Amino acid sequence: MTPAELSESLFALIQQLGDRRRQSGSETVLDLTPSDVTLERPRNRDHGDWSSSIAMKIAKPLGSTPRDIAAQLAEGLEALPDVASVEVAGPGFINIRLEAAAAGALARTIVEAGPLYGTGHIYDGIRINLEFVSANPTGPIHMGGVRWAAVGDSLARVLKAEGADVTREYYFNDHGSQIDRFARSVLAAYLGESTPEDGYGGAYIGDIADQVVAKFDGEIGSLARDEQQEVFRSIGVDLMFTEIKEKLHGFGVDFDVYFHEDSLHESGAVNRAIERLREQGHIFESDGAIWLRTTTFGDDRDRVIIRSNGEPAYISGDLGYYLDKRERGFDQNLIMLGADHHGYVGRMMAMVEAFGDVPGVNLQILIGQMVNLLKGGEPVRMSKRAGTIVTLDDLVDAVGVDAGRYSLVRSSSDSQLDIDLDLLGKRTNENPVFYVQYAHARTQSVARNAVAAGVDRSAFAPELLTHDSESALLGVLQEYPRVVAQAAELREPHRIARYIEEVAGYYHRWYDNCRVIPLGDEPVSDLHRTRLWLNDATGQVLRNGLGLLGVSAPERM
RNA sequence: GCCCCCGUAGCUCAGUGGAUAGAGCAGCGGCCUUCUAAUCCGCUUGUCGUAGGUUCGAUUCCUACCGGGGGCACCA
Repeated sequence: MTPAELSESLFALIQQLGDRRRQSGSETVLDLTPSDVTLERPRNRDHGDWSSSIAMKIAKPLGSTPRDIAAQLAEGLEALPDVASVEVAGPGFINIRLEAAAAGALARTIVEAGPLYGTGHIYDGIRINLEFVSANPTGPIHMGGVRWAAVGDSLARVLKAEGADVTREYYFNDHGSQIDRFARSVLAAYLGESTPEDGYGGAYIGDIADQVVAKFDGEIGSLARDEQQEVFRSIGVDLMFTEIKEKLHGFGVDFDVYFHEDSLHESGAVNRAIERLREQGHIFESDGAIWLRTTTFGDDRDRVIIRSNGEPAYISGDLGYYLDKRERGFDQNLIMLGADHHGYVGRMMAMVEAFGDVPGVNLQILIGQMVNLLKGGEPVRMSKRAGTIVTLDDLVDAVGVDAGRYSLVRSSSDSQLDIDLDLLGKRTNENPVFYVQYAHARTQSVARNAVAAGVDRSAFAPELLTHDSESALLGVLQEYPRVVAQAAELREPHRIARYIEEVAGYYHRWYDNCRVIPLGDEPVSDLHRTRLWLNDATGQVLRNGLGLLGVSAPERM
């Protein structure tokens, strides 16, 4: 019996209570849907396999006390075939214990579902565009961007697991004055001049200059200065694109679409967007500039979209870009941004509304807090211009892809993340990823040894899984689909990480208590065979969970 | 001044209305001739920032304040 079936039964019982009350002449309004009748897995195992607090919520409309309602519902639940016992506790909690066979059946269900266990249908048929990282092509990917790479990719996997048709998208800001600064910086390095005042000063700038010279088909020295700068711009930006893509690929993150801001300006998409908004009456001119009246939609000020010198302001790219995504037919557009960009949210949502769409539905902006770098406990300020940056490579070199991704995706994006550079290299076994991976490797090791010892899955007798550590393990395995669904709806992949850590803990404890392989001369029994199912089911859940995080599930460690 | 995030054990953090608030790390003490000791078991620590409010019930929701971080351009 699944929790869904159990809560349906509970809902039906509640309806009966209401009906009985109405028949006896009382005015009873029970505004309840099946989804209101939730079951929780109690923290305290003594409280049973499942628990419901519904009696406290419906006591008032039913004109009775919570404990009385709970007692009536308990009686009905007890009559269900898979329910072993029901008790009423505290102010009116209903604690339900299932028959071992009913709970244990899950092991087989998981093994047979395989990689599909935990997937759902929340976003079946929904097209979602997920834009993340989108770091400017003026330098290597640094730690700020890497967090979104890990979290964004994992979120994409989670949304897919719930049926969404997900497009991972990277927006390259290859237009505007920052690119000019980048080009002038590389040119200066080539000419042996000092870094321009507003330019980028990192050591990588010199490397790029060398690479551009090697790549350019011709003699750069013979060109005029503005022609040289153009060469360094176009080839230099291309080099950065290539490097960024390669590094992300090495981190297990690949995008379906790399979108170039430049293309919006070239294709006229920006102008089309402005025209559209002008027709809607949201455009005005002032001080020689062209503005979008975002205050109509709650922004704190109106925004310049074409500057008085004729250059498009940054937001004009966003207008064209949003319109483009819209025309590509996405039902939901998600953008992940760092906290230093949270000021965009108001104007972006205003823009969405100006186009006639619904903010928060057609466009959702996920703000993640910054990564703090520490060195020996002291904060290190990252700056591309000063050249003090810590890159994706530095992280991977220090701890590897798995531990790196895991440590970034493990905490909520709402929290700032501290990464101590000195600790990265040394205390890697502090990373819980190894705890989880070890648990998975252990399931595989047990499965291998089981074959050698003559234990196979030829029998499945779930009623034999009666040990406390077995019902606890089964209880947590059962939660996996709900965890995935919640991670998808809340856009919080860290929940997957926390969950598989919990699974690993229950597994290790079970391993310590319950043997899959007979000890000594003991004959192979159905209990051993059934435990092998549970072992394999746990391995499957750990594998599925790690897969959603983009972390490998090793066969042995 | 306005906006966003955070404040929970010594440290790093989980916990979007439920029962006695949890985990890892750190500390102390136990288990390896038997499926992997990167495991497991035991001990120890809390004004859930403060004050009100809503609720049968608040770490969770609302308000104010305090503390930390980030943001408030015709820059991107």
